[in-house]
Amino acid sequence: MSDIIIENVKDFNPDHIFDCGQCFRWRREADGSWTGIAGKRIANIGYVPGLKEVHINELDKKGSRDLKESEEFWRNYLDLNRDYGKIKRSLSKKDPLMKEAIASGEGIRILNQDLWETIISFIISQNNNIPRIKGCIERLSEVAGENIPLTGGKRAGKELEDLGLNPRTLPGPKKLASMREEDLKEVRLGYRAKYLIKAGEEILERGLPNNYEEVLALTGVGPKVANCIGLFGLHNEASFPIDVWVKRVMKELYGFDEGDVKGMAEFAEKNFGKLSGIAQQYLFYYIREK
DNA sequence: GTCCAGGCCAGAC
DNA sequence: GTCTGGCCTGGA
Repeated sequence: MSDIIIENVKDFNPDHIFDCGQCFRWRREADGSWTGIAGKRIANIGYVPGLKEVHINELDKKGSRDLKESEEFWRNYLDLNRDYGKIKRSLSKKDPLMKEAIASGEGIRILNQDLWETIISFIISQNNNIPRIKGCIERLSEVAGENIPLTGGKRAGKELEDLGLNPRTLPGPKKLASMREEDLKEVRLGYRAKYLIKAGEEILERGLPNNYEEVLALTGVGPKVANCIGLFGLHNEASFPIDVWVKRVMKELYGFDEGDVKGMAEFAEKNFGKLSGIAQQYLFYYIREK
């Protein structure tokens, strides 16, 4: 039985949401639900298509729970207040190819993730593959993060054990800035370790970035990562991250040369405009699924 | 062994 | 401004 049930939710599919490349701390359960960590919160989230219900179980809230507060958080995190039907209609209207891409990932939603966590996650993602990114992030939480207190005592603890989930936060900027590359050795970040430490230092000094230029100014952040942070951390839906998969899909669907990043960016701006980032998610999911 | 994975930096032109 | 080589790591 779930703690929270949100009714009448359309355009929602956990497989699409948690497997479209925007997050790295969620894992799929045998029953099709997903369990993951966001900040200091741990939850299991499932969807019942027939009833159009989102089921949410926040593990660390058991015993002393404030369900209303919890629901508010997850409703925002899952971007349930946005009308994706409208977005999809708008994107597919003048583009039959996009319509096909949307059909493959019709239940995608852009999560409202914490900016700092998005920054370190996508610095780690560069020149890297998803399983290893996930491993690095989990090891980073073990080495530099903190335990997430579980108010539910045994019950929550037992459930976590069953899930094989390690309830740890990611380190904040202050913590990272205080570390040396050597301290992060076990995390096996490779050359990205110094970027993370530097990002911590730069953000302590200048505060969190507010726009693309400020994100790009961080050490170890180039155009691709900056666009990911813009889209997933700053919620700027005009961002259009171009990675190897997007290059592939842009070649296959629209005939671009894989090296023509500039052309792709211009195309996205012209055709998808303020919805470029959401279009990118459908394209990414479509090509990955093929 | 080689190649590649959701790139970026530094240095050369 | 644009292009190239090198880079940590792990799995195919």
